[in-house]
Amino acid sequence: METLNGMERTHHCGELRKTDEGKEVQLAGWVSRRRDHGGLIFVDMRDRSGLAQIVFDEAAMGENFSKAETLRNEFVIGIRGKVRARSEETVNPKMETGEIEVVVNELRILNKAKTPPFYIQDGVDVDENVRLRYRYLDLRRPEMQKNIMLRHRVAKIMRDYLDEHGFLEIETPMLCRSTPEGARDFLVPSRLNPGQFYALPQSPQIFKQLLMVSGFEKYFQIVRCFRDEDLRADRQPEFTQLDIETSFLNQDDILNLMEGLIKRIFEPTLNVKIETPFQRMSWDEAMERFGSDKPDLRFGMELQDISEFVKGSDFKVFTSVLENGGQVKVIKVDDYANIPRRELDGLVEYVKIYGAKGLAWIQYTEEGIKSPFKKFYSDETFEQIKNATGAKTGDLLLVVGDKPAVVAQALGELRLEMARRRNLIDENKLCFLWIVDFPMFEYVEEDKRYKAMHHPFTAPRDEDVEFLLTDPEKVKAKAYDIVLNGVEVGGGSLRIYQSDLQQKVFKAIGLTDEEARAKFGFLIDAFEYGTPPHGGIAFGLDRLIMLMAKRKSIRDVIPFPKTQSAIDPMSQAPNEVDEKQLRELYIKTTVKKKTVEE
RNA sequence: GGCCCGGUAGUUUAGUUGGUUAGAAUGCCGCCCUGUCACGGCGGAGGUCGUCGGUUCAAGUCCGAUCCGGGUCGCCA
Repeated sequence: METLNGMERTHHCGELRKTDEGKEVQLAGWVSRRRDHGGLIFVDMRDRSGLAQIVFDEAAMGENFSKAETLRNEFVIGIRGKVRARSEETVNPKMETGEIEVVVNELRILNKAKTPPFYIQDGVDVDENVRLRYRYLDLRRPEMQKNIMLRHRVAKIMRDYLDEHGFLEIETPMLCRSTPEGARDFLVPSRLNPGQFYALPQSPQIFKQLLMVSGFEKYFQIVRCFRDEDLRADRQPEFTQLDIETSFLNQDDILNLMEGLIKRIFEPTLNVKIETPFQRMSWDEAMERFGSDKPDLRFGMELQDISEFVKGSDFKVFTSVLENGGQVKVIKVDDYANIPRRELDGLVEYVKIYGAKGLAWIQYTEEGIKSPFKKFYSDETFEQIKNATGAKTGDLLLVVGDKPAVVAQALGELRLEMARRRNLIDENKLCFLWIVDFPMFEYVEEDKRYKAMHHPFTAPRDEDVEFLLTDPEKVKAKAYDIVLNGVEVGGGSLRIYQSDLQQKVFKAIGLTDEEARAKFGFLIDAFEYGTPPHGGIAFGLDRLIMLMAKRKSIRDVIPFPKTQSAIDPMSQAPNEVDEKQLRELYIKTTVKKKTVEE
């Protein structure tokens, strides 16, 4: 095997251009593809910058040529050669370096490679298990390299921007106290404290607030967070947040600052123009119009209320819903009145996933109105609905009647599904949106009590404080989420910094002073020593990069992710540990669990 | 925990109402080839059809269980 001794890389493959013609260059990288023509061999050579074609010519190389014949895909090579402009017929417009090639006069084979289990190229459709088992090869694919490099660039911009605005990057502990609120914790047994456990942080929430008490004023951290819940395309057990906290700023200050950050991130990396300020919409309005607290504004198809037209009829489904505080709402699907019956039946099943008991419809066709509840209403009523919803002949209305929360979820999801089916989503649009004025509490039927929707340190709006204990449902929080194309990419709030207000909120969610002190005692103590008004936000870095890279899963922007069953097929984590380790941790029982398939 | 889709050469896959030797593409190996860029030509190797059990004269195909992957509901303050 050979070394690079005396051969220093002068260029990267992907950066060579016609202006480099005539230059003597030295490259290092991998064999991406070879095309052997006998006395002439073309190799696409790859490094992290991209590809360049290198040429081995037997006539020019003589006996050294035979070495080039042994090259195979993914061999690691170093070459010395001369950049040559390609003749007009041989230019490859599909390659960025397609106007040139490098004629090799010295080849060093630095390492051989086994045949990879899948192609090292973009757009491969390989089983997730295989990709992750050979993640180091999957990451060698140009599109994955691009994603990881984008991730680096975004993190760099975040640090630069926040540094310029006076923020300090401060680390917080990974071994924390477990708090039962929120998601399930990952636990770490403490060897030195038998029977006791640390929790990995779900977020640095409490520590960043303590840093405000300490007077650092502006904190940020690009930090790993852990939640032991089921996985999804956009959820991993460990994920990365840009975590931010500030003192003495109001909500608008924070939102403006973050809009500046987004602009700074997106414009140079995606070469787009981001208009600020972003639209701000109350939670109530979002639920009303889109049935979602993270609406995708790339298309319309808003929810519309037709309760007033269908009330008081003999149609029991709607009347009983309306009498019990429910509502009847529709979405309008343009030019789809001729939807196949089979598809309608499918949509009925679709909304059932989201808790709706059923789905009705009105088809305004050329031949007249078709609807399962046609006989219960007059033609005038259908005409009124048509006018009110702005429907025209040829349009389809999909109707759900139920409790407001069910209507919102069912129609909100149906809206997204119909937009996908009707191809209404412009993938190139970037629709940012702030959702503000979240409800402070939500009622949990199971526990018969109110629960903080965000977290219990979120401040209520000043004008709602008086209702905290009398009418909690009325109270809105100083909380905000940032939504991009229907995905929640960040969220935060202003915090409570006065003990009397904090006590009221604890009381509202049914926590006694003793319970609150037991759970958050150190924070409550700290707040008594001069706490500034403060607030912050956290961005899901993985989701943000996923959207920027136009991927469907955050796995594609995380170097070493887990599968849906939270397994790493490459390192075979998690694994069983030996008895001695367990004894040291005072863990006695071992459960034989399924192991990763070979 | 529930529901849906999938698992067949290294990879991506076809495989009909159960029926002879499981077919293709690509990759791989060998030989040939001086302008290819998804190079081409000729030849070759490569499969416990995820696993276990059942039905049957006969199972890739039907049934049950189970494992794995993906999506999703619940869950994720």
